Amino acid sequence: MTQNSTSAEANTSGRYHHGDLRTALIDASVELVSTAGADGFTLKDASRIAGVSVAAPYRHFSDKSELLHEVTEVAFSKMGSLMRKNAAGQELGTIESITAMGKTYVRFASENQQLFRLMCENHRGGPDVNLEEIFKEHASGQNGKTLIDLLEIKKHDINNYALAKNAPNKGIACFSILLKSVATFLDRNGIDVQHTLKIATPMWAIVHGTAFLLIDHKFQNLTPSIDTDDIVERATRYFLNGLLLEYKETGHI
Amino acid sequence: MTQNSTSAEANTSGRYHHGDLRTALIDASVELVSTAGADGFTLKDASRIAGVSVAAPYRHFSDKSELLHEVTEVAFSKMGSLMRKNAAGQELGTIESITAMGKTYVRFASENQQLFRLMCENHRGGPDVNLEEIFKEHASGQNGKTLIDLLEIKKHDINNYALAKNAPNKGIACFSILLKSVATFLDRNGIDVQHTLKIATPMWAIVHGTAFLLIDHKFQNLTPSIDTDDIVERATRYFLNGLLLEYKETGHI
DNA sequence: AACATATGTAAGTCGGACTAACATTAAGGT
DNA sequence: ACCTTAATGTTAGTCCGACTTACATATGTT
Repeated sequence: MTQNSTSAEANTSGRYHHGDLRTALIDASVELVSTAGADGFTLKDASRIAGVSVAAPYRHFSDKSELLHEVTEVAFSKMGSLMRKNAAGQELGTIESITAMGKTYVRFASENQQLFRLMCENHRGGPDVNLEEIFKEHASGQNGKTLIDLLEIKKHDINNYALAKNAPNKGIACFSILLKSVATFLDRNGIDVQHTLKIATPMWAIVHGTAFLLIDHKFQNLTPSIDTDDIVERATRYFLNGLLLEYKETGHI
Repeated sequence: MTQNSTSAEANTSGRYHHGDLRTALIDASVELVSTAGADGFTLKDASRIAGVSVAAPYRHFSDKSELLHEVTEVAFSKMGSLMRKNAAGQELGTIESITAMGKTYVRFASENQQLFRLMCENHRGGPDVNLEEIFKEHASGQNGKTLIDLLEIKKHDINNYALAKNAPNKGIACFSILLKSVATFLDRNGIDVQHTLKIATPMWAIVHGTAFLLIDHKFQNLTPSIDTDDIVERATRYFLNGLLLEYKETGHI
């Protein structure tokens, strides 16, 4: 066959037009960023791999950062499916499931260091996530939907948004998984779900910090050696138990 | 006076030799990195500010990254003195003092975003911090020194090391402040200080994650809006209370 | 077939890191 | 004072990579 076997491959057939250069460039860039990092990444390398001249990418991306943004979206999709797969096998809202989610986050960062860095730095303003509004809607109870229903709807809105032109941030889809999990945890323990964000953000900080300290080698010279799974497990468990204790004693958050 | 008023200023006097170009370049670079970030930083700009040609820096630094490493050291010193000043006004080893330290960490990151990024990325292997060894020495009790004495000695060693040729990392000096604080907390609550590192690293992760999520604008589109002081306070309090609870119930860490 | 549009190339500009050859100054020994 | 030497600066380049302009080729609509 004279056609490329997949549309995203390099232009090896000698044809003047590539066929799907845009996809080929994104694929090549994901690989290049993964190994060399966003700093070491050059359009020249991506062009060479795709088998086109260095000027060709500018027919598909306004500049280098546009291409890197596409790489970011791919990375967030990758992380999102990992987290959804992980969440699917768990009973929602338990300390164990939340811990497992955190470990998944850190493991993704560890196994995709350069992509993870890019995901964090390369932030573009995303859709608003207005928990206040969504929980008010739930509290009113007029639509008969459960909390989880509403979160699913919200998630759906987010996904739609993410498919729109210049989709800014699939990262929110990952965050919504954590939100749902924390909301369920609070609900199970009789705590007002209004406080979801107040609890979810510190938990995010725990795994995010662990991930960055790990990939920036900050644990490298410490003895006894550091186990990041232990950090996530310990921090999550202490944090949630401390929360429950304080709620039991004071009756509020 | 024909001399520069400080040795680190730009070479405005028209003299062929600058006087203290090395220091002038570091000073200029700290400013430039602070505003434009390490990515936006150019040797050209630094040279222009110092009033010398673009080739001059190579008489003092082997390359750009050497100069950036000096900037990193300055940044760590800055953060270290902030944390020491903060710790000086506190009773060591209380939840309040540990919380205050965390807030200082996040505030520094927020007010020195680009420097903080550089400090984290620009890691070079530092001196080993062998807590196992130091706590064994303390447990043997043969030298009659208190735990805090030993940590002070260790800190002194670290500082000496940091003054040596190619001093790799003043960051460890910051970390040692946290270590001492956590060790004191554990000791006060009857917990074996052997576990200091197991407790200190998750606490570091909490503030480190909070700092990065903040400066990477990950809290930007959330409602209700996020207060990072509240995150640090809440996470620290829940974490330490959860730890104490579990220790009380199980008798071990 | 003719045209418009999409997608590619070639050849150049520009900025910034780095280098080689040369110039100036500071410091110290005689 | 004078000469030598090392330290520290300059000039004028190279190299690399992002980006642009003008031109070439393919595609698909009529």
